[in-house]
Formats: sequence, structure tokens, C-alpha cells
Amino acid sequence: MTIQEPVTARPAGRPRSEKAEKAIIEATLDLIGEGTGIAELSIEAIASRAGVGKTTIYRRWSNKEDLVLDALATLKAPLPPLAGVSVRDDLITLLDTMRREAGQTRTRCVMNIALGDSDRYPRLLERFFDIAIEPRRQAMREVIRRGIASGELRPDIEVEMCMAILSGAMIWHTKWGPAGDLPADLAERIVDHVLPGLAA
Amino acid sequence: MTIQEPVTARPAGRPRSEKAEKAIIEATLDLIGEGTGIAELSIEAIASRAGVGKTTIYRRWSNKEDLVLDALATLKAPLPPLAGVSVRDDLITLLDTMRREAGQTRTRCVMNIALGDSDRYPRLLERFFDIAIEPRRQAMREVIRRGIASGELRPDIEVEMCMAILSGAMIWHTKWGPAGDLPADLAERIVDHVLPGLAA
DNA sequence: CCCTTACGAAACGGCACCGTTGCGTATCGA
DNA sequence: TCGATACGCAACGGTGCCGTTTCGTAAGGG
Repeated sequence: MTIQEPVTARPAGRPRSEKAEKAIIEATLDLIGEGTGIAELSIEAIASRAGVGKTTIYRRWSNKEDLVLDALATLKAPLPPLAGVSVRDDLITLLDTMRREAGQTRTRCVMNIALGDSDRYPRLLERFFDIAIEPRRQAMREVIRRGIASGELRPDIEVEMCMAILSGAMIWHTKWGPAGDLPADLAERIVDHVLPGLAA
Repeated sequence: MTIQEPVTARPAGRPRSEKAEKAIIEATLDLIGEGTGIAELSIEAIASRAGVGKTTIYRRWSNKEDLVLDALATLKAPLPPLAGVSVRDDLITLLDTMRREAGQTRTRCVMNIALGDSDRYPRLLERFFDIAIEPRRQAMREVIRRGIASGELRPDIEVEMCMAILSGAMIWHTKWGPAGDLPADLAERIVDHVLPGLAA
């Protein structure tokens, strides 16, 4: 009978540094968030920013896309709790979350890739659609469906179209609106311009 | 009395080739339209594509941004004639123009830069906002204003917000909608989802 | 014909980054 | 203590593009 081993047998030698790994991911997200496109993103810059040797990066990821893929995977999408009282309130909550996050570095990562590199890195885009975009879309979809079910919204509207209209308006402001922070009442104003056309 | 000269006296020597100039601009727009970001766009690639020596490019433009600036300046924005009968018809006409152009290479140039490189090349973005975006925005602005004046639209709506909602929805579909051509009735569906909320 | 300028092509030195390798050191298990 | 692996660092040869220069040729005017 053998001595019991841990299920995942620890390989011999010095274990890989958790800290280095995190620093690499952080540096990657930072650089992307600063406006560096995926194409211009260089392993050397990431290594330098992370205070890490290039070896340490190449030991973990075989190429840039894999690294960015893993970096994006760490982006959580903590959805706001929805009151569920009225469609209007819930939509404002969702859109206002978008507005507040638009100022954050991490969210700018998402936006920059989704807007700028969508054609060139389809794998990347797909991956983080799943991670960062789709959960929020799902939340909005359910709010609208609930509104139709409850009679708050007209039954003949297209759910996906409503979502495109609402988030499109917010994205427009994020990218091309007046410089500086987005106005605090933006979400409310968007909803109040759109919702009357959808209400029963 | 001197012999009359052309107002712009032709300098001595071989004149610059119109053909080369056009080929350079074309090559630039082609490459951008194919998804090449401004940062990755290389003078060597442009020269090669245009069948031109790098010298010929550097003789005319001192750097890449100036070249792209001039290339964008050649993009015309031929606005569709508006019937002016109803706000609905005019908005559909404007949005449908966006939809049809979304498939064209030249328009993709515009979109790619506006969406992807907006942070990194503010001069560029500003310039072609003037050239390509603002005329269309102005047209839409007038349609909406006329609608308010005629009583077709509510007087308390925000004109700029309406524009953000309408064009945001179209842009959303362009970038993230189902692959392939945009459906022919997309403009109509957008307008018919938005307009009822704005109508008097 | 001669002068001037533009042309395409090729080559230059310089730079940034690629992906890899070797080095001396650090950190784990046996 | 020893073997194994990871670490940061520096250097490697290779590549692609930079912006410039040189070359032989082409196309205008006086």
C-alpha cells in the first residue's frame, strides 16, 4: 500500500508564483485599459509593467492571444440586483451600471476590444462576449420579457431590438458623447425617451 | 509688361503624378477598410499596395497621420434626398443609408477608425467627424427639429438624445448584429420601435 | 539640349519586438 | 543536502518597419 498523495500530485521543483501570474494579468488589463490595442500590445511591455521576465510569461502562455484570453476571463460581471418592481426602474438600474462602469479602467478594456478589435480577433471577442456581455444582455432580456408578460410593455415589440436601442444609446454616449464623465441622469433620460414607445 | 503667367506658377521640373497620389490614397483607404488599424498601418504596406516608392509618399506627407487625414478628406458624404413628408419616412431614409453603407469598404474605414482608434488619434477623429459624421447628424437633427415644429413630435424631447438612440441602434447592429448583411427592413424596424415614444 | 524635379527601386542604419537561451539565484519535495 | 523547477535578467539572431539616401530613369520648361 502506498502513501496517500494529493489528488493533483505536486510536481517536483519550485512551484510557479501566484504573484507573478496575477501581476502579468493585471499588467495586461492595465495596458489594454489605457487604450493599447491588442495588435500593439507587446509581451515585452507586459513583462516590464508586471516586473517579470519574459520567460515567466512564455512559460504560461504560448502566445499573446491566449494571454489576453485568460486576462479577460478574470473580468467578472457582478450584475446589480434588480428591484423587479417596474420595467422602468430595472432598465435604469441596468443602464446606470453601464454608465458608472464606463469610467473604470477594466470596463474600458472590454469596450476597447469589443469596439476596436472585433474583426481581427474573433476568438477573443467571442470569449468575452460570453464573460462580460452576455450575462448583462440576459438580465436586460429578462426585464423586458417580464414587462411584456406583466402587460407593462406591448406584446408586439422585438425584445432584441429594444436591447439594441437601449444599449446602443449608452454606448454611443460612452464613445462620442461630450467629454468627461457621463451625466448622472443619463440612464434615466435614455429610458424615458425610449420606454414610452414600448409601453402598452 | 510681362507675359501673363498662370496664377499658380508651375514650378520647374517634372510635375507630381496625379495617378500616384490617387493610388496612395486608394491603398490607404483599402487597407483601413480591410480592418487594419491606424497603428498597424505601415507606410511600406501602403507603398507596396499602391505600386509606389516610399519616397513618393514621404515627398507628399510628412507622417502617417497627415496621410490618413487627407485620405479621409476624400470620403464624401452624399446625403440622400429627403422627401420631407413625414418624420418617419425621413428617419427611415437616413438610417437606411447608414445600413446600406455599412457593407461598403469605404464606410468600414470610417467605422473602424471612429470606433477603434478614437482615443489614440483625436485629431483624426475630429477631422472626419466634420467630414463624414456631422453632415449626417445635421440632417437628422433637422428632421427631428422639423418634426417638433410641425407638431409631429413632442416638444419636450431632447433632440440630441433621439439622435443618439437612433444611430446607436444602427451602429449596434453594424458591429454586433447577426453576421452577414443587415436585414433590409432594419431601419424601418428601428424607427418604428423608437418613434412611438417620441410622437406627440 | 540642359536644368530641374519626380519617379520606382533598392539599400541604408536604427529601433522595437519577437521567441529562445543561458545565467545565477530562489524555493520547493525527497 | 540534493535534484528539480521557477525566478528575474540579459543577451541572442531574426524580422518588420522606420525615415533617409542613392541610383538610374522619366517628364516637364527655357
